[in-house]
Amino acid sequence: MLCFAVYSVERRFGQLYRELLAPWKLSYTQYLALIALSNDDKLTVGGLGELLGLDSGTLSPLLKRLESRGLVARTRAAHDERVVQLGLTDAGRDLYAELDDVPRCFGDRTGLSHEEYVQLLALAKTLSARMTTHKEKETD
Amino acid sequence: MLCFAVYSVERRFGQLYRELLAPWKLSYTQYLALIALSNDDKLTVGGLGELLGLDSGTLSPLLKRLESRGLVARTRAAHDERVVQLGLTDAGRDLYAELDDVPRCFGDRTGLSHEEYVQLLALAKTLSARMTTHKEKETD
DNA sequence: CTGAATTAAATTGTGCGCAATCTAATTGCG
DNA sequence: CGCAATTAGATTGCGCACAATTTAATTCAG
Repeated sequence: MLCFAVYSVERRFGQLYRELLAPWKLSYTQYLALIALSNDDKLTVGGLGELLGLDSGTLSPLLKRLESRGLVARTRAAHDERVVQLGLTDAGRDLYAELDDVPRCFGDRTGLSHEEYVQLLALAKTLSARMTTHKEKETD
Repeated sequence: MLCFAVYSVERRFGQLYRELLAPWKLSYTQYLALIALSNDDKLTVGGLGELLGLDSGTLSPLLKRLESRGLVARTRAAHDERVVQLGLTDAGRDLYAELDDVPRCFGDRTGLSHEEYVQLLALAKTLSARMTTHKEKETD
């Protein structure tokens, strides 16, 4: 019941983002990647994956699609040819600048009060942190 | 930020269900379908889709997979050959009976207090109801 | 009754999410 | 140095989510 409610909300969010991002033909995950890259222009595929909790199986094709649209640059790092350095192109930065209304539109459309927003954000962050697979880093 | 938190929680939930349901090789959505069918043995594809908010593009292949495993029966309705009547087979009911621990396991693993649970459920239900596309029924 | 709309499912195509596997570069131990 | 482990990323394969199209059955207007 709880799980279904969360599952439903997540899909509504996804549908709303699909609608909001449709003019730019971006998926929600692509949007997340652009946000991450606009905040840190020195991310690698691995670093981005750690931020978003996604692996190369998801990110590699996604990033290649963004690269093929000229929005993202992928270059092998000189010091370690295994590593792929990511960055926004000028076109990517321009497109990202056009998206600055999206978060506000999203907020408006959810119709959440400030109180509800804060509650939900707190619960969600707590939960996802608590449930994070601890296999990942094991910094013991 | 909120959307990302919800997106992350939903994926954690999905990962937890994948783990819990792995012994039966069921996906979360398949599990939802079994729950729905065990509660109402007279569902059609459309009726199930309305319950879960999914369309035939998702449900048709999913139900065929469950049918091929002998868990679900699909029969064209006599009164209207367009309609597919769904139901659990005996094997489906047996398998469903084995799953009765899953919700409790899930609850335990989220580590939510009763208060948090109630809060989150209320917020999620409110949100998904509020955001439900009103194109669907338009019972005006 | 007949042909146009409507309806229920199925199908097709795209992208995400993830497990498993593969490739190539790097590290590290002898 | 030389070769076995490790590491970063890419690839493959499967299932879900969803838009768009298709198929076939039913309904309805004339």
